[in-house]
Amino acid sequence: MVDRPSLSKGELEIARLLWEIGPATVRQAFEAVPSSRKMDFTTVQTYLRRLESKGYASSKLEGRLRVYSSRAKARTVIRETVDDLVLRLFGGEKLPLVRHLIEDGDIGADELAELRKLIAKLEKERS
Amino acid sequence: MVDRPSLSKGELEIARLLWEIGPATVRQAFEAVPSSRKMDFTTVQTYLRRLESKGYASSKLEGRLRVYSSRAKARTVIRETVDDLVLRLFGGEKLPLVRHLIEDGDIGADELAELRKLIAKLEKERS
DNA sequence: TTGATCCAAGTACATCTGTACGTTACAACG
DNA sequence: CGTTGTAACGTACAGATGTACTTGGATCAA
Repeated sequence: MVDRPSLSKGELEIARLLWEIGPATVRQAFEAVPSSRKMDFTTVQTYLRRLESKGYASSKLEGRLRVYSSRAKARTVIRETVDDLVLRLFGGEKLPLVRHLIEDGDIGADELAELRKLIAKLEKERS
Repeated sequence: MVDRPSLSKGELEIARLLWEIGPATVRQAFEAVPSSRKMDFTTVQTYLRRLESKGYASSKLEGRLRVYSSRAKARTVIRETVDDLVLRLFGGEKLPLVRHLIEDGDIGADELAELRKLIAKLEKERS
């Protein structure tokens, strides 16, 4: 369990892109940024550099292009990030967050049904 | 809907205390900080000041004590904070976060049961 | 071959964050 | 009244963050 500095909000966005699209050049990452987000090319570049310096990504030159790959598993980073939030916002209790999400988070009917099934499955597995 | 600068992680912790214990002096807030957290008295004071300057709290002097009160509803701040996280970490999809929480978040059996009931209730309400 | 493009890398910089120290001033104690 | 503990308040300050411009080299189209 390497101990890395945690990611800032902006860095998180770019980290997510790397998980989604896999190894990518700055341009590819930049193009994967939702256009609504309007983030400068060089800003993406900076985030990628910072991801690397924090140990969340690695890069290598391929020809004259630098290709960045994620080094940290999405699941791990998500867990760390969510745990931190839960700690600060709910004193460590996860349930209130789940409750918030399904009560105030416009979860649709089909998603609710999906959750119902997921819970049933988990409960079965555990008994 | 006032538009306030968002809260930093540390500020969030203190904002939560204000919701929990209600209006409080710096000392009261300080004493409500979990001892495991080990945060200096004046650090708490700074956070309270910043909460006020960002519009999340108000304060008034009572005698020579300054009493801070939350100005923003917990639910609102939680929604904003969680929405922001969901946006950055899951591209705006809430369900994956819920899934993460119940699959990877050591939710206990009784909590699962509680969720099951909550979902049932919501599904009933909606039909 | 020359100008337009594209990229990596370096640099910039205001603001925010985390964390706290120092100073001043009152209030209660003796 | 002087001493001492507590408060408020101003100030500090390094490092993180968000966001980007600039420079210099490589490449491609004409």
